[in-house]
Amino acid sequence: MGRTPCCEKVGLKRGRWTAKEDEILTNYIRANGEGSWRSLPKNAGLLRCGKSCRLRWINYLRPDVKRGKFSFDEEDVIIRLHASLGNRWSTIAGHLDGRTDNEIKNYWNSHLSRRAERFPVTDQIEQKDALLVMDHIPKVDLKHAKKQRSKGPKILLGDKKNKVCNSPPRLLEVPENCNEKVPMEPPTPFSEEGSFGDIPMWIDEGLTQCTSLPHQHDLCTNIVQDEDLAGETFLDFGFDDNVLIDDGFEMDFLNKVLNDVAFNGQDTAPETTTGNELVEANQNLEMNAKLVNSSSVTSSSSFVSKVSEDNRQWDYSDGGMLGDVLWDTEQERMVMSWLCKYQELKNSGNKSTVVTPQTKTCAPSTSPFNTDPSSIESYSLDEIMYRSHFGGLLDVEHDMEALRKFDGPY
DNA sequence: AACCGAGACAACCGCCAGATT
DNA sequence: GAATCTGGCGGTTGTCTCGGT
Repeated sequence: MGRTPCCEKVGLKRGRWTAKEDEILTNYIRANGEGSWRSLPKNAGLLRCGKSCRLRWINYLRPDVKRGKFSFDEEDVIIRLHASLGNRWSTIAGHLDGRTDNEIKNYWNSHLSRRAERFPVTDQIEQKDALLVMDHIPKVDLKHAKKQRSKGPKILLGDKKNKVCNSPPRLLEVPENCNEKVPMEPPTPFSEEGSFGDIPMWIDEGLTQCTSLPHQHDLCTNIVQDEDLAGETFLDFGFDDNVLIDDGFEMDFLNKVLNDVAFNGQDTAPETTTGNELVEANQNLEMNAKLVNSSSVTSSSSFVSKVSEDNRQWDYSDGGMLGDVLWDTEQERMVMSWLCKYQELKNSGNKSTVVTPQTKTCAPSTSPFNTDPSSIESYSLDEIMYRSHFGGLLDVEHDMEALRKFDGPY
C-alpha cells in the first residue's frame, strides 16, 4: 500500500512562514515539547502541515540553531567532509555545532561546490598553490582503479608535459627511465615469499584465506587507490590482493601481531580499534575526526579521516598505520618487516621473543624506518602517487641496503 | 524605471526505515 | 505479519534579492 500523506493538504497554508506563525509554533513547542508533529498544527492553531512545522522548528526556530555566515573553519570542514562523504548532509551537519543539514546543503550548492570543484581537497597543499600543483600531477583513473583493483598498480602515466616537473619544490624531476620498475632483490632477513604459518584467528568467517605475504617488491611499488565504506579515498600499500586490507580485517591481524611486539616508550600505541569496530564505525558513517599524534605507532581507526592540531591538515590513511601519508608508508613497511620476522619466529616455534623496533636496532643515520616526526616530510595524496610511481619516494635501494645491514636481536 | 538573469536560501516533496498499532 | 504512522533525509522547486543593462 502507498503511504498516506502526513496531513490533509487542502486548506493549509504554504510558503514562507510569518513572524506570527513562528511565534505560535515556538510558544507551543516551549510549552509542550517537540514531537507529535501530526497533531501539532491543529493543537497550536496553525494552518500548516505537521511536516512543515517540524522543518521550520528544526531548521530555524530551534534555540540551538546557529545562524549567520559560515566561518572559514566551517567551510573547510564542509568541503573536506563532502569530499569523503558526498551529499550526506545530516552526517556533515553532525560535525558542525548548530548548523542544520538543510543550511549546509544550501550553502554547499550556492557557495562551496564551485570552489571545491576548482580546488580539490589535497593534503597540505594551500589552495593558492593547488591549481599549479595539479597541473603537474598525473591523473588517477578512479573508475579504472575501482574495477581493476586486484590486478596491480592503477597509477596512470601523465602526458609528456607532466614528465618534467620543476614546481612545486617537493616534486621530483622525472628520470628518463621513469616507466621502468626499480630492479631489486628481496634482501635478508626477508624471505622472497613468506607464509603466515600458524598465526591464529586472523581468518574470519567468510573471508578468503591469504596464504602468503606479498612480495617485497610489490610491497614497495604496488599502490592502489580505493574507497572505504564511507566513500573516503585512501591508498593501499602492498596488500593489493589481501583480504585483510580489503575488508578491514587488517586491523585484527595487525593488532594480533603488534600485541606481540614490545614497543619502546612513546611508540606504544595509545589507542587501538579492532577491525570490526572500524567497519561498524564506517557503516554508521561516522567521520571520526581526531587529533593525530604522529609520533605514535598504532593500529588505529585509520580508515577515517584525521585532522591535525591546527585543524587544517587531513590525513587519508591506509588501514594500518596512522600519520602522514608518507609516514604511513614507512610505518606500514616497518610493520611489514616485523610481520616477516614474526612469521619466521612463528615458524621457528619461538613465540616469546621480544622485538624492539627501529631506534635501538638501527642506526638513525641509516635507518629506513626513522620515526622522528620532525624529520618526516608531508606529502599530498597526489604527490605520493606521483613520487611512488616514479620511484622517488620510497628510495628502495637505500632502504634495502639498510635492511641488508640490519642486525636486529632476532 | 523597468526588465532580466543569477544567486541565495527557505520550503516543499517523495522516499525510506523504523516504530507502532 | 500487515497496515499505518512518524521522523528523517536528500533532491528539487519556488521565491526573494540584487546587480547589470
